[in-house]
Amino acid sequence: MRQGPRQKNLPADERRNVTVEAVVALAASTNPAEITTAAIAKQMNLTQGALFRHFPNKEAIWQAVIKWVAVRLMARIEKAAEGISSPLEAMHAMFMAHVDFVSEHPGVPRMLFGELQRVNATPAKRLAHALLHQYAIRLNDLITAGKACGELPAELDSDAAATLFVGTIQGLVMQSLIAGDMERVRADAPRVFAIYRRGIVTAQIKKGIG
Amino acid sequence: MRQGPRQKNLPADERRNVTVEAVVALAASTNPAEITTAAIAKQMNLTQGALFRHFPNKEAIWQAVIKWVAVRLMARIEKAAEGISSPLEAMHAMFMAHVDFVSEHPGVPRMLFGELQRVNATPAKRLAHALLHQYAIRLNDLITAGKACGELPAELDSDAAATLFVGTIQGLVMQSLIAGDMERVRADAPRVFAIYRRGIVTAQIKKGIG
DNA sequence: AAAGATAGTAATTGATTACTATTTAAAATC
DNA sequence: GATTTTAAATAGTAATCAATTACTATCTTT
Repeated sequence: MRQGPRQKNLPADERRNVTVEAVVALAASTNPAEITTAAIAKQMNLTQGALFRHFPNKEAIWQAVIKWVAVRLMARIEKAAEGISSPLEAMHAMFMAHVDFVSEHPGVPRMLFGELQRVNATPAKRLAHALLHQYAIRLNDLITAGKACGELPAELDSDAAATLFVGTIQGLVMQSLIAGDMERVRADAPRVFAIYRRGIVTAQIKKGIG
Repeated sequence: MRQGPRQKNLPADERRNVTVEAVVALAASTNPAEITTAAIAKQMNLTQGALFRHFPNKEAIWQAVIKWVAVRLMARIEKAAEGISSPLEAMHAMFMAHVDFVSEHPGVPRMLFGELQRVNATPAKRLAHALLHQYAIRLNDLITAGKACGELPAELDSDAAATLFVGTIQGLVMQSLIAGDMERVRADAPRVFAIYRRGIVTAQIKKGIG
């Protein structure tokens, strides 16, 4: 972390982008709840006060960061599923794309977790909320399509399946937070998804299968 | 703001217990990261400084809280599985007991989440770590037993199954954080567990099932 | 009931926080 | 090249935090 030579002035919108990236980078190695404006400024070789030339307050910075996450994550997921005709394979691709994104940006899940824990609905929390909502809708569409084409059993509980899809990723992320190694998620992901896949593919067992 | 009638002095160990319970109660409606010693003191009708007569610092309070959680949660889970001969049914009982515990103490998962997000291994984080480790061991034992008695396929990836078990609960909790309604976890739990169950019960599909 | 021990209060500490007013430097425009 | 506009540095502010202090109230023991 060097302080480096004098930094050139950046145009306002570019400086805002740099700020967001600085926060994402910081969150990879810092508890997001403890990221101060001073730490953000230091990360980008700027004085703390200068941040408030570009953002009205700290909350606005978080808002911009969550928006950055939402746009990138959804784009990545959409692209991964693109052109895959099988809904089940599309879900698989989405899962892996999500995991990839998270291991590239380990700070992201931590920020989302932290944001969702907030009591009062801050703008940033609302954005995080909207992101997960959009995600759930996308999943439900795929599950519906999977039922239509016979890949998934009609009796499958769609909401529960969508919840578990996200929960599966969260479980992986939590494991990596514990291990302190976000790369591990990549290795474990296929194995965990395999179980999830069997869970949604297998038809409801009626009774007395033994 | 008067805090009501004069409070009796409590013996030190009892006061520590009251403190822990105050934190657990507070965490149900407050972002744990924002729980101040003043807030804790107010919750229990005490002055802020008095807390430090019983704990050397704030970290020690968190330590005591996580310990409280670990003891109660593991006891609850063990009791739930007690006397159930079928490993699969024991896992089911553990799952529901965990969900019950969490919906009784909505602050608990929030505190664990927050603690695990910490970068440096604080004593409290280490305790949370140990709790999940113990949990994973317990699960692995059950899974091994399940394989032995033929309830689970021998090819099942035990580690992945354990990860997904915890992840499933985390997914439910996350949904409730979003919905702001921890009671809902109870209703969704059986539906989500049904999918998980099929995932681990079903034998590996070899190839070309379509 | 006296005395020692324990628990709690009220006020204050230094450090840290988000945020701001003023000054200086750089870049863009004429 | 001078002027205007924008960005960043400097140097603050008030508020809040955990922790400490000097003191007082309460409990326990004899």
